[in-house]
This record gives sequence, structure tokens and C-alpha cells, in this order.
Amino acid sequence: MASKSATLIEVAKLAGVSTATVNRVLKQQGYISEEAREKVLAAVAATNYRPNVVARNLRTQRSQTIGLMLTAITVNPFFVGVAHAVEAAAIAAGYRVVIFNHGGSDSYERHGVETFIAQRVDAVLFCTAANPANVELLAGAGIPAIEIERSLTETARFVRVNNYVGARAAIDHLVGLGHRRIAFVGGDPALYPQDAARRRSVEEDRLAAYRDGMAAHGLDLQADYVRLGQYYDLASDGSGAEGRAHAEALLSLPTPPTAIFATCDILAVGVLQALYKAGKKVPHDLSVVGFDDTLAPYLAPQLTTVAQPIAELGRQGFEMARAAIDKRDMQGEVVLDAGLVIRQSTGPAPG
Amino acid sequence: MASKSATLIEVAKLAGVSTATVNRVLKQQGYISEEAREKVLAAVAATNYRPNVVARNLRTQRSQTIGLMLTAITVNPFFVGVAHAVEAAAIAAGYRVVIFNHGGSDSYERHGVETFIAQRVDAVLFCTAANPANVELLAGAGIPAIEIERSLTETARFVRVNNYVGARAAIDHLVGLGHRRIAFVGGDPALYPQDAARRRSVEEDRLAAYRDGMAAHGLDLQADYVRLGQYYDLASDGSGAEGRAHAEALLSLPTPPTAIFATCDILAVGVLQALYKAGKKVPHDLSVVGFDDTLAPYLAPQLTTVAQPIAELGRQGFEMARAAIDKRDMQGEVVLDAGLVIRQSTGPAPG
DNA sequence: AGCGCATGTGTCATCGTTGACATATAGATC
DNA sequence: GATCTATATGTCAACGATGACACATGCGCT
Repeated sequence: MASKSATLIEVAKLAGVSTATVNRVLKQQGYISEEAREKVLAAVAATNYRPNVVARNLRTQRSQTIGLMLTAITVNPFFVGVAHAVEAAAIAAGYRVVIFNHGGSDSYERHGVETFIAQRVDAVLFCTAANPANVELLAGAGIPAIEIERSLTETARFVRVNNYVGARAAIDHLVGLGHRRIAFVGGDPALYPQDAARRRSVEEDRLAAYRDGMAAHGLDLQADYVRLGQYYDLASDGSGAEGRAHAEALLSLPTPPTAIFATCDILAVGVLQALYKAGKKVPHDLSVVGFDDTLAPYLAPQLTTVAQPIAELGRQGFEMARAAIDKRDMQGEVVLDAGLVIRQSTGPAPG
Repeated sequence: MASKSATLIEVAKLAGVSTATVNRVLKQQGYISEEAREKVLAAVAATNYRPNVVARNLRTQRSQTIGLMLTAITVNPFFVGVAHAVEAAAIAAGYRVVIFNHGGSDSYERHGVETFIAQRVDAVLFCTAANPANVELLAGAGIPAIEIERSLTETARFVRVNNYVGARAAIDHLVGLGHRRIAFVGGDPALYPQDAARRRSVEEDRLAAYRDGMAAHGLDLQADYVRLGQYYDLASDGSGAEGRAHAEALLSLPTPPTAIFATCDILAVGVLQALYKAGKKVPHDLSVVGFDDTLAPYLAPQLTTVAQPIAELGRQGFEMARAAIDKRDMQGEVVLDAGLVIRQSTGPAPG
């Protein structure tokens, strides 16, 4: 029918009142007579009026939009989970979310942040930032920034999981099953950006938990069993090549491990693929533990893994953003629990 | 520093020119003297000016935003791929994307569409709509709608893959490997919404290809081998329960099939899980083919599947939206090719 | 000199909503 | 009867960018 929505002015004209009255009726604030209310509501219905959010945002200097900067949503389902949780929380609170994937590129991330600023988003969540400078750009524009999972700045609020405790649970589980030759396949601290505040990074935390866990159980640390690198190639589609290579190397050692702790489910998938190819049965011949709990439903055998509370990370991230927008106080760092989920890929040590 | 970006007026004042001149410099249109250009550019840099997109959108009556209505991004990576492709194309063209997941709920989808209208998005893509009425709401607001993958209306432009040809390739491949007992595990046409224009639906196409393919090769159609239902439970996390149940039923038949064609990778994953649990080796004992090519990199064995050109679906969808926004003519329906990708889950028929 | 055209710049209404402010009436209180 | 308060409504200037329109100036041509 009408190819354009009516405006407030048209509604006011039709109802025979002023725009202020229409506004009061719609906002349910101030004094309105029953008669006026009815006329306005009738006019709203008759014209199929819908408020123009663009005009409102200009007038109120709020966009009711938050920016979400992701690393690569197609590569790791972790980002999908975060995006969905943020979106759900945002919609429930009357906000919109605009998503950007930087794919590891500084300059692309920068472009995204500039777009966010031009849009006057009310806050930006990073999961995770490619370059701290891009996070800090926002401060200059008066827009709060929140970091999820990995923090690169000293200033932005930050929500993450307790990587150390989660990783330690994986080691304890494997040791409890009788494993003594446990390999670690994970992210190399040197390859991933560090926290400006020198908090321990994701990679450092997980690796330290492995080392401490082994030592606590009186087990040797074998350099051969520690394999560090990337979690996945950002340019690819998360094909598991890194995990495959690590597992192949481990299998070709004179004394291969009986268990592999991969600190990302995508690495774990590569490990499973290599084991499948080598004819090893999981968990009969080798046990595998992952980290994140992002792919479990898709795998056979279903993966034992350290579960991140992904939905809660997203929700908390949004809450922090809201608090910052409303200028409410909130603690600068929130740490959530990560706990082991035992499924089918771990079993008693062979022999 | 400045907690607010400068406005055009402030830039103009600083540069000692009018706002029109600043505008001309920034838009690179009309006549500008070199001197004026330099003054303006200097003022822009000095004030760290960034155009206010909200104001621009109000003035130009364009939001440079498109809405993307998805079914459930956390359940099926197919939607992730589409979202990412749409986003990439949109950003390259200077558009933003706002995503909404209806999760199968009519009323939630309706709420999303109303939000899109209030935001004055320039177009909306559905992948896929829950209710045709929600798609048609947009026509009333003068906003073009495009359907991706599945069409429920007669009016919206539509991009999809050739499901019939893709499914037929899967059957031909299995027959070529010597399989004669081929089961079909797929979506029930009765459970999924139909096209108002009575084009053959996704489910009808894939099922027809199976039937025609079997007949073309002179193979019996066994009712036991055709298992129809949902692809996955929208409320869950795509855990493969449906596929597991189908595969277990098929394995318990007096004469089980030697190959299973599952018309969705998530169904195929469930099938693989059931086979794993039953101790069947893939592809030695049974071959499995999926559809979509969304999970291949995560699985062991890597899945032979009918690949949808997901990125191209998203790109084309965006192109259609753009054409509609610019009021350019474009064909109402675009059909892309779906082709088989042979990996590790199919092999010669046993025996 | 007079005209046309290319070049360069400024003015200002407009987009639709908001909310501070002004105004008006009726009833209550002193 | 004067003053105060609660109720009810209207006016209008923002918000910031855009671009149609008007107005210059200078050059070349007849």
C-alpha cells in the first residue's frame, strides 16, 4: 500500500493534535487525556505509523547500536556463539548489533572501527582485537570498548574465562585415567598478542596449567610432547591442518604419547583426523581432550573438552557495554569458570 | 581527547569556509579550488572529523543498512557462511548488515521485521523465512525483500541452488561405486513450508532426484530406505540426534543399506556418529554422502557431500538486494549449481 | 561592450523526532 | 478573589549533513 511509513507530523495532523501529544502518547509519559490518547492511537493504526529510528537517533544522540568486532566467524564456531549471545542480550535490551570480522588484519579492523565511529555506535565489543591501537581509537571518540576472551589494552573492560583452571582440569582428568605420557598441542604465546597490562595471556595460562599439572602429579615434562603454533589458519576455513601436523609428529616419536591435550577444539579435530588416518582408535589407543566446546556435537567420537561458557561470555560482554553506556560502575575484569565436559574421546590409558 | 567527534559546521568554521564547501571537498564533487581543499583537509585532520552517518541517513532517506533474517546461526554453519558472504559484499559496497535469528518463531521473526522497518533498512534478505506474511510486511513499507535458499512467497526475488541436480550427482556417484542399496535420509516435504508459487521445494527436489536417480539406474525403491523428518531440532544445538536415529533404524533392517545419502550435513553427522557407535567403518562398511558442505573440515573421515556455493548465495542475495534498492531490473529467480565434492566418506560397495 | 560559460563559493530549508518551554483551564486552598 | 497545583496541550529549536539554488568572478568570443 503506502510505500512509505507515515511520519509523526502526519499522525498528529490526522489525529488533530500536536506532535508533542502524539509523542507523549507513544512514549507513555506526561499527562494525556483519554480522548487524545484514543485519537492518536487510531491515527497511528490508520497510517500504519512506525517511528523513524534514524531521526530519533539523531535527535537523542544515541544509536542504540553496538559494534561487535570478531576475528573470523566462519573459521571458529566460538565466534558464532559469542555473536549470538551478544545479539540476544542486545535485542532484549532494545539494542542492535553490527558485526565486523577483521580476519586478523589490522587495517581491516581499523576500517571497521572507523565505520563504528561514523555510525556512532554506543559501544564496541572486541572478540578479539587484532591491534590494541584500534581499541584505543574508540576512546578518542568517547565510545566505550569491551574486550572478550583476550585483552590487549590496559583500559578496556574485559571478560574472560579462567583458562588456567580449565586447562588444569583437563590434565587432572587424563592423569586420573592413568595417562603418564600426555602431550600438549596449543597456541604459541609468542605468536599471539600479549596483554598490555601483562596479565597472563590465554596461551600462557593454558601452557602453565599443563606444566604445573604434570609437575603436581610427579610426571616428567618432555620437550617433544609440547607442540606450539597457531590454532588455525585465519585465511582458511578451519580445516584442522595444524592439528593434523602436530599429531602426525607426535605419532612418529619413538615413544608416542597416550593422550593429547589440544587447547582448541579445532586443533583437536585435526588431531582426530590424523589419528583416524593412522588407524588409531579413540579413546582405545589414544585419548584426546579439546578446549572451547564448540564442535562437540559434530564429531564422532564426541569430544571431551574444556567448555567455555560462551553464551555467558557474550551476555556479560554486553552487560559491561551497557554499564559503560549508562555510566554505571562495574568491575574492570570479570573471570568466568571453564569446566571439563567428559564425553567419548577420553578413556583409560592403554596397557 | 575530544570525547565527541566534530561536526561539519565546526570544520567549516575552522577552515573559514561554508559547510557546502566542506561537503564538496569530502564528496569530491563540484568545483573546489586547491586552496580551499587544503584548508578543509587540514581542518578535518585537526578536528578528527568523522561524518555522522545517522544525520546523513536521515537527510538522504537511506540507511545504507540491510537486514538479514536468519533461521538459527548457532545451529547450522550454513547460516554462518551466508551471513559472512552477505556481510563481506555489503561492506565492500558501503552497506552495513543487521542480523536477526528467528529460531523458527513466527512472532520473533515478525518482531525482527518490525525492527528492520523502524530502522528503515534499505532491503531485507531472508535465509530462510519462517512465515511468508512477515516477508510481505516489508512490501507494505516499501522495502524490497529477497529470499535465499527457500522461497515462501510469489513476489520476493529468490536465489537458490539446483537441489535436484546436486542430489542426483550424489546418487550417481554412489551407484558408480557399485552401491545398489542406497538409503535416503532427508527433510520431510510435509514438515517444511512450501513455495506459494508452487515451485518444487528443497525437500521435494532432493527426494525427486533420489527417486529418479534410482529408477534411472534400474534400482528398486524400497520404502524402508526412505527416512523423512526434520534436519535438526531448531531449539537444540545441532547435535545430530535425528541423523543418529535414522541410521540406527536403517542398521537394524534385515538388509541394511550399503550407502546413506543424508540431505544435510548435520543429518550426515548424526549418521556418522551412529555408525561409529555401531562399530561400522566408513567408507569400508558403509558410504555416507551429505549435503551443504558446511562441516567437512571438522569431520573424520572427511565427508563426501553436495556442496552448496554458500558464499555465492550470499553474494548473489546481496546483489539482488542492491539491484532492488537501485531499482535496476533483475531476474526474479537465480539458480546456482550445487556439485558433489568427493572426500573420504564414500568408497566401493562392500562385498 | 556584451554575452556565454566555466569555475568557485555561500545560504538555507529539509529529513523526522524529541523535549524544554510556554500556555491554558479547572479545581483546591487560603 | 487571589494564588497555587494538577492536568492537558501546543510551539519550536535543536540534532548534523545534504544539495538545490543563488550568486559571484574571470575568461573567451563576437
